[in-house]
Amino acid sequence: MKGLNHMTQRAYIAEISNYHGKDVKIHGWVYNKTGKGKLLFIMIRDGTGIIQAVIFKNNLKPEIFEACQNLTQESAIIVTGTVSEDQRAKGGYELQANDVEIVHIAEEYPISPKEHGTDFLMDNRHLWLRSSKQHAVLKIRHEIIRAARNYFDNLGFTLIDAPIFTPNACEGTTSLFETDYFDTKAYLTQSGQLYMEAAAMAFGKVYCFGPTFRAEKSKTRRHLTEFWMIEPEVAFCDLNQDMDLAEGMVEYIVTKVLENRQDDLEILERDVSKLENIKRPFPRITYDEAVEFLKAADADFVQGDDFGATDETIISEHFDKPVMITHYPAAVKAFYMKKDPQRPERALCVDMIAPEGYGEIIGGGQREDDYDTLLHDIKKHDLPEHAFQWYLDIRKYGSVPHAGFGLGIERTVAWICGRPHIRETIPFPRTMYRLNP
RNA sequence: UCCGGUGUAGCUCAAUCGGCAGAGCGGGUGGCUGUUAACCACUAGGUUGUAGGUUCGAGUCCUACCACCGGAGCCA
Repeated sequence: MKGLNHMTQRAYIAEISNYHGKDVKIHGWVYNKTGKGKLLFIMIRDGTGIIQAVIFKNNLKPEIFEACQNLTQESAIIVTGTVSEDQRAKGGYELQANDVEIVHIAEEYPISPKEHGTDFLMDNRHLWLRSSKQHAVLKIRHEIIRAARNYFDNLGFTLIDAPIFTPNACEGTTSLFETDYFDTKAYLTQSGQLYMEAAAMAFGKVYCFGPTFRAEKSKTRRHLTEFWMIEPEVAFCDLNQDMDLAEGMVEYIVTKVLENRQDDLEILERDVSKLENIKRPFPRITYDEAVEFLKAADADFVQGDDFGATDETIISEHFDKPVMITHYPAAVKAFYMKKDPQRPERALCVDMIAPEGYGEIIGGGQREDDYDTLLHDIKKHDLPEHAFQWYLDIRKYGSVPHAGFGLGIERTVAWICGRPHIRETIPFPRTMYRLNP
């Protein structure tokens, strides 16, 4: 018996249907346990799925059965048994156990199968990751990141990593995290964009993917102090081509999630029909057209301002796809935005607003490529000219029209997963009031 | 930073007009061969966020502080 078990092949739960009728070993943790005297049901999760092991007293050594009765939630075990099909089991398959090796008996687990508050769960984030919904969200996050990178890789983009430590504010508008850097100060980056502009002139099509930091004291469901962005930048590219790239990427990401993470969307009870709708072309409207929606809705909005969260929701409710809004007043946008030659008070920029009230997921546009204009804008924004000398250099040596955008990963995950709060879309969220765990 | 809200058992919550500190889950013990957040019986578990104050008496009322939640601004 022992000898046979030793030969038994290790299997992962996700591929259990390939082992119908065969003996396998499952390495995992006790998700839940129930039973009826001489019969125990142990739900085992192994990171790829959950399966029920049927522990019948007569099929195991007495001391092993007794040990199984004392298993606690999240204890680590290796179960050997025969894979069988059974309608009564969740997932359709179960494991008829003939041996159980106990790797570790877990102490009383803080997260019970009942309801918990968010603060408690976030204090136990290192354990909460094991719960099925959190697991599903992070599997989808992985799929989104993989899809975004594949999209650019397939189009011949080069991944260029931007620095995390920066000497100055990239945009000069929002506050930055300051840190000691030997005998000077450094700041944690809030965007890799400026570096991507330099890289685009070297490689043509580039993107970066990394963490960004904002020291804003924002306390909303859409904000984190540390979040991840994917930022493409393309030389010889105008605003319209930039929007083509953006909608192509979002369509590709949604398609891949629907293709590969069907089970996880189901665990999250996501309305998949809303995602199946996300096909090119996406609607493209101007700032002025968006303002008309707000006027019609009698929104509390000041002409010339940027849109607030409720404004974005009102606008997005007119569409069942992400909507791209262009030509904002240049005054509310960053200094590097190129002005519309037809209307110099407007910027050649684009924001993409996700459907269902999930807000802005993309911000981007065409960059100012004229040296004198850019220098003027830097001075106008009271930015230190010397710190931007290298950035200005890009406009001195073969300057070309170029454009790019930044996609916020966590907001995209929140939208695709249908999660109400962004903090569940990153493994270990950093907010104004949370630095632990 | 501003506005609003919440803090009671390990967790989720109740406690009427200011009058004995409660339940479910989780834990422990026992029972059960088809459970799906099992069920049944028994059992342990409390500085009511902190510090003051009012009162014969405070979980409940007052003041300050702390923690967290939601929203605004800003943004992805």
